[in-house]
Amino acid sequence: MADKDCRENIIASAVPLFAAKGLNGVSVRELASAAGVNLSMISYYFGGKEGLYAAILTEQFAILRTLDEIDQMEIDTLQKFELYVRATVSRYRKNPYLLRFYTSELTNPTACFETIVKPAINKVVQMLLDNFTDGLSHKKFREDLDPADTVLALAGMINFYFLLEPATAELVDHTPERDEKLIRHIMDIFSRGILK
Amino acid sequence: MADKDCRENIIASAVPLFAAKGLNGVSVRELASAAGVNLSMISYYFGGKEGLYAAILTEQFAILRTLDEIDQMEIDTLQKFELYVRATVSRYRKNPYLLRFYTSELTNPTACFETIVKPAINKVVQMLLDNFTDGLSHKKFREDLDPADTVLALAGMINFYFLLEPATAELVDHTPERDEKLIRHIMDIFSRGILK
DNA sequence: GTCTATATTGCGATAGAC
DNA sequence: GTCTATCGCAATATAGAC
Repeated sequence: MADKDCRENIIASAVPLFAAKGLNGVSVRELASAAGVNLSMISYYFGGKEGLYAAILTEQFAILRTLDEIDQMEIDTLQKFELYVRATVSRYRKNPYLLRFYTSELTNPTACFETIVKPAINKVVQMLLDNFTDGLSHKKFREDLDPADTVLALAGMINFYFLLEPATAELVDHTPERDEKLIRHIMDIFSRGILK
Repeated sequence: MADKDCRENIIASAVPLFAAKGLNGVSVRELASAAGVNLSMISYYFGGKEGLYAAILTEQFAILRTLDEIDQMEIDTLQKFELYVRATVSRYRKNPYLLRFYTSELTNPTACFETIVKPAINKVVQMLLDNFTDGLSHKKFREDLDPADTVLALAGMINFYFLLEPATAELVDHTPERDEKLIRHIMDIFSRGILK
């Protein structure tokens, strides 16, 4: 197998395994077997299991940079919140494993939490806070709102919907076809809740 | 050490370990050492590490029965939603490990997910759905609201706040002193969002 | 009930041949 | 780069003494 093929191949087959079982739940042998390569290849390319895990997390959280584009747009603050929600849904649909890494690290942090995950989360929350402050200075939102509580409420509505999916599949329709309705529903509750 | 003391002692010292590192992240030796007992005691009392984990999960999720009391109260549906939020905050404050087990099982499920965690979550969601339907039949809420999206939005706002705590401690004040303000804030957004 | 000692398995990592 | 073979260690679990 060629250099890059092998490396990418290992990552591609490791992602669902780490996402489903966490760093400690997967063995090097299992990872190698899933990729169809010799187990020594994981040390060769990534310096070990933890190196592979770190490489995957870096890759997963790089997608968060999409949010920079939203941040720099010259649009209404409420529209920016909606774009955040849309981007979040879009990311989770394109990458079904991202949320797992997110919550796995939040709940059972590894060494990657401080270096990769926490900075990524802080960046998103900070962006949302800045946007809220901006809207408040333009007198768009009610003055008695707490900025942190408000943006975490919005983030919670959309993220929790996906987090609960494994438990509520029979009770709630989680198909992508309903995403548009879900987004409008959340933005509807949110805007009625915060607008003057 | 007496029977019950030892058993309870093992559980008490295992809870924070399992909560922080997950089932696979903790060894029997570590558990025994933390409890100050011989490692063979874990097999003796619980039949092994997984048995101890299952016993802990059962205990943790038993607290959810508090919600039955709320369900049977003869009060306004919106008040019931508020009591759910208050009970959730109260549970997380009384038991700082519950949410970890919750999300750890949602993200990296063990054998306990289907038997213990999923039924517990479904029960809560079903209770919220019933309450919403009840309010809708009394024409209290807007008719165009989707029941599932609505109750998951409420649950998401309060649960996500606690889930993000390890990442946003420097950015957001998560002290219990602010809980009352947080609850009123969430209920404020929620009720403006769903009331007619 | 609690200990020591140990059986057994699986782990992550690497040396060295090719 | 990729393989086999293996080292050294830690894992869970239990047998058997007390």
